[in-house]
Amino acid sequence: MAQKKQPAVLCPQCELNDVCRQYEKDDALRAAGESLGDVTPQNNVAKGVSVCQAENRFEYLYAVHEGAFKSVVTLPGGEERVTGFHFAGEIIGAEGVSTGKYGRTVVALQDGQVCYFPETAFSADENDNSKIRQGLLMAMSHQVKNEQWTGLMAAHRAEQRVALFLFMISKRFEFHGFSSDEFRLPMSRDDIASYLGLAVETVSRSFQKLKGAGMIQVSGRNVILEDRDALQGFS
Amino acid sequence: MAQKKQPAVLCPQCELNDVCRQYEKDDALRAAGESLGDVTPQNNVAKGVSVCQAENRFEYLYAVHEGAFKSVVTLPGGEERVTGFHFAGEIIGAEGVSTGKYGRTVVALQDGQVCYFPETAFSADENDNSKIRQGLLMAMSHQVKNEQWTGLMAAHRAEQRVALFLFMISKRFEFHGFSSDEFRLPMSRDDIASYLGLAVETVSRSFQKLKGAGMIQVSGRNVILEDRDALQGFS
DNA sequence: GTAAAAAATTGATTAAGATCAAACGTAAGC
DNA sequence: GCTTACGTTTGATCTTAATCAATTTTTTAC
Repeated sequence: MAQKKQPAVLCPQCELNDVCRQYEKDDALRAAGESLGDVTPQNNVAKGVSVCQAENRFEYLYAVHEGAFKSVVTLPGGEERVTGFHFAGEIIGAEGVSTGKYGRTVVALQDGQVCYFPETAFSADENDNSKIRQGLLMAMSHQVKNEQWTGLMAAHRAEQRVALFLFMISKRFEFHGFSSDEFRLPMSRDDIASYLGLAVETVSRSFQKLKGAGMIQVSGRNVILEDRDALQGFS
Repeated sequence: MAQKKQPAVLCPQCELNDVCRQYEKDDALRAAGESLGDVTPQNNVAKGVSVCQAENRFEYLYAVHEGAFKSVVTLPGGEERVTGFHFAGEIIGAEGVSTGKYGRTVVALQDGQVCYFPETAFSADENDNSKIRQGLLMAMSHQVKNEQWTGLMAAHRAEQRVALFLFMISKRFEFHGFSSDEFRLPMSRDDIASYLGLAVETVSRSFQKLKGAGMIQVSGRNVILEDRDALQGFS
């Protein structure tokens, strides 16, 4: 069966738009770009394939054009934990700019597409790439905000975490111009459980409780937010 | 009694060093700087005073020169939650660059000092501030990494969270050149509990268990890490 | 389209952490 | 220096979520 496609971000809405569009349109910047390496738009990544590996040398910053991705880290004890999600219009590998290596392994949840931005584009060289850096700053700041959401997931009660999770997803979809009150979750219950630090069974039961309370409709991965404000107030 | 001072970051070690030092030394950049507004170094902030308020318009990005700060968010339900800490050499307000407003209220845990970087320094104007932006990119990327740490705090077990918390603190102190295996925690048990999503009593008990296991020594806020690797492996 | 595999839900029991309550230690104020 | 207030630790009970186990649903493969 055909994999249902996740929404793709329109290039004009992408925070890194300037970098890509200028590259394609502006010959001067394109020339400068050549010396920086390529900014390659829209490369396919098949479901389950990783974009980058934790601890590997940072070579590219990525932007999600289409699809959904998860960040995974392997803890010293061997346990794997999902630490975040990346949707269309968001960046992957931001921590690498300062550390020089990827901090997370990032895996495609469905077939998708990512754009590449070479490390040289934001290293301390003498080229003036202020346009590029401006776009990167925006994307980076946005990423900080997303990571801050994640921090809130350490809420006390399980239902609160799940409610907050759905609210966050909704807000992020909305920001990038996708449906914010009715969507299909790209990740498994296992991924959600790992991300929230809960058992799968607890996640499942929390979904049912939120459903029972009339806040959401759920059928497998399909979710409709009946009352997003209530969801937020509850979390 | 005199408040025990938190270590101050030496300006040459600050990721925003270029911005400040160039400002002070390089006349050309200084001239450019004037048109951007001031980069004001080392302003005092008294214990309990807030650097910025959530939802307020983003005017300055801050860098911690000395002291320790906590980020606080008020949830819709009214509950206050600590979402992060900021130590010497780290930035405050990174999310504001993209959102235009502060996402967290940031409060001084002790008397400290912060440096100001005006919003105009990284807005999309025609001035070439690539040096400034380079420094900001680094600091921002670093902030992403710190926020990613926070995300991991949704660990399953309470002792793991506390162990991971201490490990994180240690790593961050080490990065900025401070003592990494023996330090005084600048935040209360309440703050830690809120940050980790645990009850104060559970935090206290976790400390005692880690002590009993020989991983740490604790006396109030004074902590010695006996075996940091074990702490990491455990978390 | 059907079979097999994986994912998700539901139920019963156990364990972990929250809550309630009180005592102790440290730090601030007089 | 003494008193008071706040922060921290310790104890007992109760609630919540993890675990163990089985079933149902959805997805994948042939």
